[in-house]
Amino acid sequence: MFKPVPTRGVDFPAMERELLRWWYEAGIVQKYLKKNEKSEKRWSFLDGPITANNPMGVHHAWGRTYKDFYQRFYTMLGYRQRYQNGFDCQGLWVEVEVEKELGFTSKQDIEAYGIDRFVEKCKERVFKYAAIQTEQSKRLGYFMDWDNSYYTLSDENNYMIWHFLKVCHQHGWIYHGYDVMPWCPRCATGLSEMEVSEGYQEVAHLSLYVRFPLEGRENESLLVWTTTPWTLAANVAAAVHPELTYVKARQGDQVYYLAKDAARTALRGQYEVLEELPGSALVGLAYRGPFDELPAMQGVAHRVIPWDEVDAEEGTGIVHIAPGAGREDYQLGKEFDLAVVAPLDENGVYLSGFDWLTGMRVGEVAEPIARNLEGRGLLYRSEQYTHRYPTCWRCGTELVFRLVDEWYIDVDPWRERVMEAAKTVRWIPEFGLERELDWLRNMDDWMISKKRYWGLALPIWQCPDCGWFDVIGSETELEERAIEGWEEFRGHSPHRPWIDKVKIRCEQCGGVASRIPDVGNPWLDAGIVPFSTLNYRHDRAYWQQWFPADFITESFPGQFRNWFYSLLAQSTVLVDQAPFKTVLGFASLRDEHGEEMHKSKGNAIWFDEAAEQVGVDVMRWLYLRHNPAQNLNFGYRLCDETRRQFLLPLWNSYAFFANYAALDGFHPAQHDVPLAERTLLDRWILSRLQEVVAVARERIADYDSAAACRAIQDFVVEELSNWYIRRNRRRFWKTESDRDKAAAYLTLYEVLVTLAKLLAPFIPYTAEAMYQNLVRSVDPSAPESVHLTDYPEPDEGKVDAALAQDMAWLLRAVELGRAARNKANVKVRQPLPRVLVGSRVPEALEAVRRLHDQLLDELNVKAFDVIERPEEYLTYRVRPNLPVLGPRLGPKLPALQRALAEADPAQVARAVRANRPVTVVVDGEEVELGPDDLLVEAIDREGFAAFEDRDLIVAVDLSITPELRLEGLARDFVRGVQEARKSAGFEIDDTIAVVYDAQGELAEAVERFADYIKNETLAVELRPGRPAEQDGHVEEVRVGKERFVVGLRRVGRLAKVTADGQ
RNA sequence: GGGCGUUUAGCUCAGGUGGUUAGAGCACACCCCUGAUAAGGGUGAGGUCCCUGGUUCGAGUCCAGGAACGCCCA
Repeated sequence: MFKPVPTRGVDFPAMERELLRWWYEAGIVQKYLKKNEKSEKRWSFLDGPITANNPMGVHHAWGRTYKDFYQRFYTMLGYRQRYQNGFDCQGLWVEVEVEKELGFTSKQDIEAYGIDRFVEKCKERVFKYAAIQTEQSKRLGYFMDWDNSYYTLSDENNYMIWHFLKVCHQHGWIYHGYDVMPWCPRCATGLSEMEVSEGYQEVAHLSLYVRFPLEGRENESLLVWTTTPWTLAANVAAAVHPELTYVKARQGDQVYYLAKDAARTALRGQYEVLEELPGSALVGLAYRGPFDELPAMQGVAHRVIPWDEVDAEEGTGIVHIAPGAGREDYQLGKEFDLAVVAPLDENGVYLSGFDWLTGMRVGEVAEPIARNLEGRGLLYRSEQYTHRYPTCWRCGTELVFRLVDEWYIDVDPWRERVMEAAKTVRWIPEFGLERELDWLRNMDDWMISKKRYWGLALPIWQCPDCGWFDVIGSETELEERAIEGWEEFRGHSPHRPWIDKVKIRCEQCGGVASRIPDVGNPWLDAGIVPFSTLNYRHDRAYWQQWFPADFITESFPGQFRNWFYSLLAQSTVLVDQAPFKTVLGFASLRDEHGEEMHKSKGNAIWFDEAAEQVGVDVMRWLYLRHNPAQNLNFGYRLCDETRRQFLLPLWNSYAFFANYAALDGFHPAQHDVPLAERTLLDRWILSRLQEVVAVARERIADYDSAAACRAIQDFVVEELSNWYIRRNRRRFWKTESDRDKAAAYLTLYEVLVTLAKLLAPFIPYTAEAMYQNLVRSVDPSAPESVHLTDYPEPDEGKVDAALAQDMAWLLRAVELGRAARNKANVKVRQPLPRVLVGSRVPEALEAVRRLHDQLLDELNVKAFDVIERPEEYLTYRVRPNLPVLGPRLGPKLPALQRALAEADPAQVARAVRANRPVTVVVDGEEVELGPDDLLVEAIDREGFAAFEDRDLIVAVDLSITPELRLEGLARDFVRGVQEARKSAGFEIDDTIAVVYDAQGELAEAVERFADYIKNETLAVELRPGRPAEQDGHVEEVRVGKERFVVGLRRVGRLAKVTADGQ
């Protein structure tokens, strides 16, 4: 039988933990995974791998809730699925954490430790956090085939990428190139733009104003400003803006060229402007570089070049250009065919060829360079300069720009095709397509290499002698072509350092080719999973069953150029098709003030903490109800609000049923009341239930969980809890007992059981708790878990659209009636003699008339009346019905509006009510208006409190007779006794004896309505008197301005009464 | 500089296909209800629907231009 359900102080997280344990102990998850294994229907979800490097934060839970939700929905619809979770394992982020663990500060530390041991540590870390994330995901209620998760470090994933790269190479798209990129001299690696943008800091640098003496012009120099003195040793050119105005300024015996607007701030002391000239006049001039004596600079010519990006706001308007030490410099170098001097090695140490600088670290040369220049008369002046400068997001080291060689995939040959593939995908929100196309249109060649240790071993073997290279496409190909090292490699995963032992023959010069030491871009790892996890290489039939995926979902920001890109790119190259049909993108999770969450800022919320504090069902509902295109400002206050707004009303509705049913011993199988014999409210709530089920199914199938949530929440809170249950409370009371009570139980039972199933994908724990108590406790033959049931389907036979419409009218009438009472400041406990309802909509009036019992009861009014002749005590406003008249009259409408404003509203109103046409003169022309062309509203009445909306007017008669007044007081008295019952801690079925001490009208009311009071309060005795100790719980109760004292004593319990009335 | 998005109440957000008085939650004030609900309901106050122009009888909604903010790319 049903168990009573507590409504106060429920520990939802504890309940969740208990159900979680049961799900796994009882094998529910296994049964869920196998539920549809024989099904013909298939739904293919592809999981974007989560980085297995840290415990989950609440932002991870957002995406994983979507993933679980849609999979659960399709499971309940009977679709076969793979339920495979994925972990992203390879890449620098893991290396960084392991370096921290080991206290390393440089690549040398790693090499000294041993790449093999280091890589093993990386693997360990990944498996450790994969296990932690698995447990956390389970706690989220995420049902997956956890023993079958994929790991991007797997041999299959890596070899599948080899295959992909081989295909690229066969097309001739893989090449080796150079670029200048941001570089961390500590980590000895390049950084992506993304990484750079995360690490800007305020830094003070020694900035230098340097003389670049012009060739052939004695004592004339360009004046150049730089904040990076170390790059001066690689200077090749100086850039000016061709259209900017420059000046030739004399100070003492020296003449300087610099931008006119910069002269005042750049020059110190008096100066004389000899000449103004455009930048273009300087272009082409040759000058002597600041370090021409260095061996590395031999043969390098320096000249002035034009560049539109130069400005005079900072510095001198002349920019020093070092193509080997700056990104834009490098581009300019290509454009103007400048020499490239690359001064630094990968640790930021000057290479040989730089004389006294050689061997010095980049971070320590600013002062020496300034002194050196000063000694040679080339330094104009120096100053400390504070600016935002990129630093390494991992270690904080200031970045430098460094010329590096990297490996690339040429994207132009397939750029168009991947754009076509993107267009076949359904993007949610729709603008996702535009964002992706924009990226694809503009993307540069794909840089796939990284000079690190832990990651995909790029399968590129290169000959050190002649530069020949080839790409190996599989482990078998490597074995066939290996000329040495295979035995050492055999048995290891294809990672550094083991893979590096294997050598192949150079097909060009016959030498020995080695693998390039670089590892791969991690997005190769994630983008290949539609192939690797679906066994593309070994079981093409299986792959075809599940490819392309029906659905993927990830956070939008970033993924356009990361996962979405790599998925589309690799799949286009391999099979010329998008690997997914629909992508649901969602925005970013912020803290409750809208700030980004950061560990370092202290505003990040870890998943475990949130799960234990608020419970995961609250979070899931919050996520699923949110518009995914909007950032989500997450916080505990929002969680509390969500619980109050939905989960508590749902829980309380469920508890209401369970507690009364338990008390009554109600058993659903022992009763059967045909729908036709149930009350209007019963039929109404069941009808609405079908509509909600239909809407939910439709919205979820369209990947719109938010709309489904809104529909369900409105139904539960407004219609079920605040209307159906509240209106029907008394039908469940123990003192009632008949077929009507059974009908009420059966109806509410059906609604709650359906809701449990409907909500199972959203809030799996609460749904399970409801289901176990509501279904399993009375029907052991039912599926063991709500998650093994089928999703509810709407029953058309229970839909009564007309009744739903009628009830909607009634609800509006109730609201207006409440508003009317409120306006007159008459509380609902005070009965009123009459409510009047009027409407221009005949169906509305008819609906309210039909359901007026509810109106009377709800508003505590004795009689119902229709406003038949409202013109007798109401005034009117008449307005044109614009949607009707607009198309008919067009431009004449404003004139008509003016004409109507001048007409007598009462007269027009009478005509409309009598269904007579009204004639109005518009611009000298007669226009005949029918009743449908006009809207008539009552706007005022005397002696009544009234409220109206567009279609309905509700007025309450405020004449309170002495009899009604006493009845109101009696109800006040009841209310007071009920409060006292509560504070006395009595059970709802305890009978009591009441002693009360009241005066005046109140005393009169109690006498007059004694039977009513006894019935309401389960009092077997009600006598006046001063309550004493032996009268039990004594309490003073306030009723409006009056007070009375009451004593309550428990005398027994209501006899058990069955729902059939025996 | 280019692409995309956002802009509606103090805050967070809803507002197919143009239509009468633009809504909800939170917060605030007042009131009410409670034999399910440490809950809930109602009312009030709070709006140049970012701006300008256009189309239209009528624009939060459609079109054009602009502004601010965010993301991405240069």
